[in-house]
Amino acid sequence: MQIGEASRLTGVSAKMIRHYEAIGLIPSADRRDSNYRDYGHHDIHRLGFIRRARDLGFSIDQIRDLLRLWGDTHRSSADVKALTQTHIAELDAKIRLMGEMRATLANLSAACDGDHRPDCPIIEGLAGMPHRH
Amino acid sequence: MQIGEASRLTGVSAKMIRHYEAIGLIPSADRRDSNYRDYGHHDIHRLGFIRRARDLGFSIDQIRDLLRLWGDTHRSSADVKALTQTHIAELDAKIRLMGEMRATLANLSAACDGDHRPDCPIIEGLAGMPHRH
DNA sequence: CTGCACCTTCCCATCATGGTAAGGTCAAGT
DNA sequence: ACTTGACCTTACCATGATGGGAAGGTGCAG
Repeated sequence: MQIGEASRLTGVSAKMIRHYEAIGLIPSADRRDSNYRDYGHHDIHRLGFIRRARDLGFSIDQIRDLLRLWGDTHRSSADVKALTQTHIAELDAKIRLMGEMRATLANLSAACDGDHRPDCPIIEGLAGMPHRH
Repeated sequence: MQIGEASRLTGVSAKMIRHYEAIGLIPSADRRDSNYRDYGHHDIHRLGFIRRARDLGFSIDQIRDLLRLWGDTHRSSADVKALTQTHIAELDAKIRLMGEMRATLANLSAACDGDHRPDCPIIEGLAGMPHRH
């Protein structure tokens, strides 16, 4: 099948399929006489795997590792679990950071009347809040 | 003062100070005879404002708006509050998305023995989890 | 006068993705 | 046979926020 159908089936844009080929995440696709790329269900399966890993927030490099582990019948499940735990820890760190930002903003916002007058604790906070490095 | 000291005082890298000038977030700095940029405490104040807004996750475009509101004595605090609420909503959306990823990953991970054997629900999930959407 | 810290501009890289331009391929309709 | 339109190809540029590095100028202290 052509790249467009592969894209429709997997939810990965044609643009990204070509990109994944360029960076070696997937092997070079077969070509028809027309020079069009040609995909089979093995390729679809691999792209689906990548798509789901992306949806779960894995980076390209992590997906590269996951694909290697997927194809390695002698891997231990501990390897996969370790990679996943690392990613969970990364997510936790980001979630925590954004939660702190949110809390600070909510505090400032709650102190702001939000009316027609110019006085605003949010702007004042930004203008003079002490550093915490 | 030179850009290095401005950087030290504000926690904004010299690289980024030049960048903010290039994109018009701050006015072009005065120059000494040496062509070195020269900063005063007004500039330091503005850079500190930017730094704190960045730390709270505001985008450059949002900071541009905040700086305009900061300088506008006739603004209403409602304008500032609205911008802040928009940003809080964006943060909430990201936090929720990452929380969903985290929960899915935690479920897969909990089902994985994490031992020497190759069987792994995480890999199996990625290889065949049905699409949702 | 030399060394060193600092500054300047310019270009390139990241990460994942999209846009666009210029052109080739193919099947269906006239 | 010819046109139309959908599809494909490569190649280049853009995003946002930041860093790296090269090549060269400035200024001060030893």
